Amino acid sequence: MHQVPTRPIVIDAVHDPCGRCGARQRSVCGVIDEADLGRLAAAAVVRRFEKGEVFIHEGDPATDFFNITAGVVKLFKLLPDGRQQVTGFVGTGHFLGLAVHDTYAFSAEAIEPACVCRFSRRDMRTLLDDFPALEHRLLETACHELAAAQEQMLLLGRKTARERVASFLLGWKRRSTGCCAASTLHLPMTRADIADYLGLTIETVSRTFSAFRREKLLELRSAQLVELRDCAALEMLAGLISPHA
Amino acid sequence: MHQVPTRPIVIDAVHDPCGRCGARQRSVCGVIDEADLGRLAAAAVVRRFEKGEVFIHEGDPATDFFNITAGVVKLFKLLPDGRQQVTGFVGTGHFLGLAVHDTYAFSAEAIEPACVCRFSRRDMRTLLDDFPALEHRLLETACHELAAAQEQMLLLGRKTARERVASFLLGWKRRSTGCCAASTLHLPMTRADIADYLGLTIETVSRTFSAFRREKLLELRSAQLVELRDCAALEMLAGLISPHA
DNA sequence: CGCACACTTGAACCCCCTCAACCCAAGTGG
DNA sequence: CCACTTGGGTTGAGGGGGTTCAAGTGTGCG
Repeated sequence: MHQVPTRPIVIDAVHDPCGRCGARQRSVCGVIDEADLGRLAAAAVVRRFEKGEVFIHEGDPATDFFNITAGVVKLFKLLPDGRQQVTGFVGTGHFLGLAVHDTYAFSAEAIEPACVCRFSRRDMRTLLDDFPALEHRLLETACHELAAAQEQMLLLGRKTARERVASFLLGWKRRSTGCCAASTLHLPMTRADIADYLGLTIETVSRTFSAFRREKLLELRSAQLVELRDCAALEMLAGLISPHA
Repeated sequence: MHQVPTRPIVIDAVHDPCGRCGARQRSVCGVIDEADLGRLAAAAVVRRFEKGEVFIHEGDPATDFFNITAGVVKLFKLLPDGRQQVTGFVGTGHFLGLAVHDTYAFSAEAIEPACVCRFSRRDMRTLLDDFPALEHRLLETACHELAAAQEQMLLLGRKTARERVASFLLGWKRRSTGCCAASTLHLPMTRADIADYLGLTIETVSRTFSAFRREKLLELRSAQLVELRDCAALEMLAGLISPHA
């Protein structure tokens, strides 16, 4: 497969898939010059995954790197008895497989139809050697993820259920800019996914949503469509601003 | 200051502090050739911090990078109301300040007398440009930390108090190899630090230690000195091995 | 229509937190 | 030398936030 199956394959796209990639500017690929895009395209294999497909399995040999070009992907870890912790929801432009060990440190599942570019470890190594800017950009990316992970630790270790849900909503709002009107959010993940992300249960997430609705902090257009009505109050709850009073 | 104050300054150390640095091989500095160590040494400023000193403040402008050469440092984040989440205990060889934003994403406090090498952002930038291997090593380091952060998210989001304490003990055992006899651990941090690391309270940590003692999983030589007696059982608890039975 | 699945809501329980007392070792100063 | 203080750690009793268990409510899709 050289192109996303949902689009008609045109000659230019076959010869210059990366140049026409909408995700390029949002991803690490953006640091590669137009002139060198051929190198990138030669190493990339485009794949499409349906909702529910797990395409990275924690513990498997880490043979490939992935770059998400469309859709939203859930990253998670499991305990032997099945308890799940979602470590992140990532979308277009996100680079996966940074775990440098020989095995993947987490699993990845498409929570809606998703497209990814796959690079083999070997090709990636070559690309990194030839384009130092790529490595620089990857380091930058890794640092941002590290900061986000630390923020999530603070959430999981020290915030209450209400604070966690408020933080999640604001975090998701910030990430999914422009996809919807002003403060209306589309949540592609299930309540179970949200619960596993926030270290809560489905019921607690649902109850907290309902409580926020009663308190006029938000409105639930549908289970997946949330309109934030009082972002200031949510930010206060999330611990982003101090109550200074 | 060009040298650790506790040691007599010798000529060689002044001219070649990095070459004599015991932490070099354990840190990112290890990738710099002997011949280039002068470059490294010229950029480094050695500083010593006493127990309790906070030398990185979350939110402050991120002007410097640090490399720990001795001692143990606690990394943490705070909520406006004072709740604290410890994101890690790091020791000799650890590189700090990877947060690429213009402000630090966390605070750092020495929990025992510690020595660090400080590099300015500008010097670091120059070093990275001149030594690609350094950037490569930093990326590697960042990936390891990312994997550790994800593991900690699993702990904070989904493990019970007993599982958290067991995970902590085994994790600390793995990190502090060779410092003590077989399975005797020195815990330089207080119960409060451990609690803030595990998302628990002091009392719960203390009670869990006592419970493990009653169950012959460990012995408490003193509050800071723990001897693990049944690592297999602890590993089972920590979720490292499946009960397969 | 009717099944399946996700979500919501209610009631009871429990693990961990809160509050409080106590222990103990290490100063500190008269 | 001892009285007093201080800080960290332990232990107990009671309470609460979130879980568990269970039932009910949509809602999309064959």
